[in-house]
Amino acid sequence: MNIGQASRASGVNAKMIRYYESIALLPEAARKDSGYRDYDEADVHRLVFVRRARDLGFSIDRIRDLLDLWNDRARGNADVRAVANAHITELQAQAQKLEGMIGTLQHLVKSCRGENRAECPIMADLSGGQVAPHYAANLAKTQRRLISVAKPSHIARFRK
Amino acid sequence: MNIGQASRASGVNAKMIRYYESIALLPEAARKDSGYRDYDEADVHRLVFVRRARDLGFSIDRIRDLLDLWNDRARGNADVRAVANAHITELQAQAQKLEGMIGTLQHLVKSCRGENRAECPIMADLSGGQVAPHYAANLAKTQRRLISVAKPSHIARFRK
DNA sequence: TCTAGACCTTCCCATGATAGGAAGGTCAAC
DNA sequence: GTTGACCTTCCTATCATGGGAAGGTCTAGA
Repeated sequence: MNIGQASRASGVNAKMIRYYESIALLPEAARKDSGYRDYDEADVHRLVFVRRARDLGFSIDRIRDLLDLWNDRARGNADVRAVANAHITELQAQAQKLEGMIGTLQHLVKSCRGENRAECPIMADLSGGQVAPHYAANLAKTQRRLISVAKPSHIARFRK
Repeated sequence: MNIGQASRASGVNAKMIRYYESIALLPEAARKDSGYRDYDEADVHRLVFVRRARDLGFSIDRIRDLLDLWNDRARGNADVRAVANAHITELQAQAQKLEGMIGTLQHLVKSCRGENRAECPIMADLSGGQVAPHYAANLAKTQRRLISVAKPSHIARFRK
C-alpha cells in the first residue's frame, strides 16, 4: 500500500503521515525496493486512530500517550480515562474563555445601537484600558452561565 | 517613553510591540537620537486597544479593521457592529466545535467504567474509523445544547 | 519500446502569534 | 568610570499544516 492509498483509507493527508513519522509519532514506515513507503492494514488502523484523536482536539503529545496505551493492552482503563479527563479539562478551559469573549462581545454589540458614535461602547471599551463596569458584570454573568453549561461538578466525578 | 515603559503601561510585551510595528499593524514609532523608540500617551492608548482586542480573540487582521474604524471617526456604528458580529460568528463556530468534542469525550469517559479493557469504548471509538452511533447521537445533543447557549437567533438581530 | 502522467521521494519555505537568545549600543546612578 | 538595566537588530523556535521544487518510479496505452 502506497502512502496515497493509506492516506485515502485513513483520511490522513500524505503530508501529515510523513510529518507524523518524522516526529516519531508513528514508527518508521516499511519501504519497498523503490524507496516508496509501504503500509498495511495495521498501519492504516493506527492512522485512523490518530486522525480521530486529532478530530477530538488531542495534541500530538497527548496522542503519543494514547498510542502507548493502545499498544500496551496491559494498561488499565483508569489510565485511558486519565488522559481523556486531562484533555476534557483543557477543552473546558478553552471553551470557558471563548464563551466569556462571546458574552462580552454580544453585550457590547447589544449596547451599541443606532449610528451615534458616542453611544457605541465597543470602541470605548476596547480602548478603555481597564474593564468597564458593564464588561466586568457581563463577564461574571457569562462565566456563571458557562460553568452551568459545562457542569464541572458533574465532571468532577470522573476526574482522576 | 521607552518601549519598556510603554509595555508596562499598556500590558503589551515589548517584543510584541516591535512585532506589531514590523507587520504594520502599528505605525512606525518615533525615535530618539539614540535610536530608542519613543512613545507618547496616544501610542499607549492604541496599544491598550490592541491588547483588549487580542484579549477578546480578535485576529490581527480584524484588529487592523478595528483600528481603521477607530482612526476614522466618520465611520458609523454599523461598521463597528459588523466587525464585532463577524468575530462573534467565528468564536461561536469555535465554541460549537469545542463543545462537540467535550460532549463526545464526556460520553466516552462515562461509558468507560471499571478496569475491563473491553468495556472501555474510548480506545475502540478512537480506532473505530467511522463514528459510533452513540458518538453521533451525543454530538447532535451537544450541538443542540450549544446552540441554545449561544442563542444565535438572538444575535441575528445584530447581524449586518 | 517509448512516453505521458500519476505517484512517490526529500528538502525548503510559509503560516500566526509569541517568545528566547545573542551581540552590541545607550543611559542613569553611584 | 563602571555597573547594570535597558535598548537595538537579527536569528531561532514553537505547533500543525500545507505549498512547491527537483527529481525518481510506476503503469497504461500507442
